[in-house]
Amino acid sequence: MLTQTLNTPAINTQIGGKIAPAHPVTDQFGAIVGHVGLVATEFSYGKDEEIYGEEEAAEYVYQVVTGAVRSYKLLSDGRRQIGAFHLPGDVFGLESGPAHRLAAEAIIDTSVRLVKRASLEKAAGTDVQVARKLWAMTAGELRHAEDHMLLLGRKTAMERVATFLLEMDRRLAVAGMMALPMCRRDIGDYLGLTLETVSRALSQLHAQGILGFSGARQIVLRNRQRLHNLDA
Amino acid sequence: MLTQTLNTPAINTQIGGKIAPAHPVTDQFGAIVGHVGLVATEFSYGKDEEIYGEEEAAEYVYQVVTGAVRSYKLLSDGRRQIGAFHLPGDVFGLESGPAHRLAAEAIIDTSVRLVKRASLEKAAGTDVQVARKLWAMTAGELRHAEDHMLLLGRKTAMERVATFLLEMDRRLAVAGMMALPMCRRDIGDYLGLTLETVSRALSQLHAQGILGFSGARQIVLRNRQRLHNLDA
DNA sequence: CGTCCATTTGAGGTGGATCAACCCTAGTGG
DNA sequence: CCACTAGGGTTGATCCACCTCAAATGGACG
Repeated sequence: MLTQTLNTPAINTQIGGKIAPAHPVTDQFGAIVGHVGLVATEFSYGKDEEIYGEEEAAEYVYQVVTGAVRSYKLLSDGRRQIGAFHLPGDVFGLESGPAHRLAAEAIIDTSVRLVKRASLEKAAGTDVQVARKLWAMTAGELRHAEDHMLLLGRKTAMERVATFLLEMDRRLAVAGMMALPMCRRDIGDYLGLTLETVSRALSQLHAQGILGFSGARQIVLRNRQRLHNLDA
Repeated sequence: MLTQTLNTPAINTQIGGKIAPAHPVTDQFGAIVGHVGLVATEFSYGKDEEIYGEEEAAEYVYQVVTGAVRSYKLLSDGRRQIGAFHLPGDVFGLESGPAHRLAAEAIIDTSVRLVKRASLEKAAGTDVQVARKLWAMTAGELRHAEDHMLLLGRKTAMERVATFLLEMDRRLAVAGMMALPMCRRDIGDYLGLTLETVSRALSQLHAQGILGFSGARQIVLRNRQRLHNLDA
């Protein structure tokens, strides 16, 4: 026990192979891996700034701290499909393979926490719980993608907008109100619609009293049940 | 060495915690986990028979031996979105959570190999390589889903059919010809189109000499380059 | 207060859906 | 061996939900 200060590495090794957190910031990255010793870095992106490109090597995994991010694919002529919006707390950019398969951009000024992909891989190789968590996160993305395929392939415009509103309400409503970070075009590219169709659907829901506006992006749902009925 | 026959379990334990395969069939399930000691069972389903339902507990993981399977979601009024077709060699029904999120049906008479989900989980808890493989399989499904979202949200009918043909050509062409196991309605429900639109697109490609038929489901691609050009 | 971009709204066009025959072809039974 | 049948596939005619193009309105910010 007298030599304890010299043995810190050995002591850490005894804790089931895990390394105790060295910095408080590490704990804040709990959404990724629990409390393994990983160094998280903070970084900021301005509105519309690219975070990484499609097919770019996946060097980091990100977590939104504040702001919002869109992940998307482009066709050669510019048509865009947004696969997901990432909001505060969400992890994005996690890949099992070597490269990102969608590009990512900040929708508004955004700050993220990030860890090196390699350090996560290393932790996963040591700690089965970490490996399990990474799998579960990818499976969560897959679940969302499967739900979204149903929306894109089979739902009507009004059903898509209703689904979108309920999703955003669940994910970012505060005190019954949601402040959408994205524009109508982003919503359209997420739902496989044009921005005009999105606008018309929202206007119609407003006229029916199902939602209220205070500014185009501040929406309050006044009747979630009727919105659920409009969703298929 | 004299006691070896009595020590088989101990010897196995020494091999990095892995258990040596007990049956040849185990090796054939290599697509799932490599060569870990898992007992695989064979099973058969008739045409249009359900393999599991949406939201059903995920007790098994499957691999197609012969035949073909469709995974799909339904809306309450019967609209269907097929998320994926599973062909010989493909693994399906793998979940990170407790339940299946899409239903699965045999498209034609189909035989599968299956292992208990619990035994895979157990193996993943012991062997990091197994855990890595499970993650990679889910990530592969996610990649397909992301590509398919782009198709469903942003591609034209002709582009969708071209993408479909190139995918099937890659996955099941033998000697330059492919024998589609699924009907036009299945293709439509996969591509977010009606069966009539699929049929018209195929007829148009036939008229342009890009593909040839020998029976509605026997297709030979005569010009993959032009098909690629039709895909966005 | 003016500029700029996002949003809304309107008018008209169209790609794919819908509705409806018709046509194959594989299987069945006489 | 061949007529009959049923299910899948093709094709045609029409419709309509959503897109496109255009203009007006609104809101945020310098």
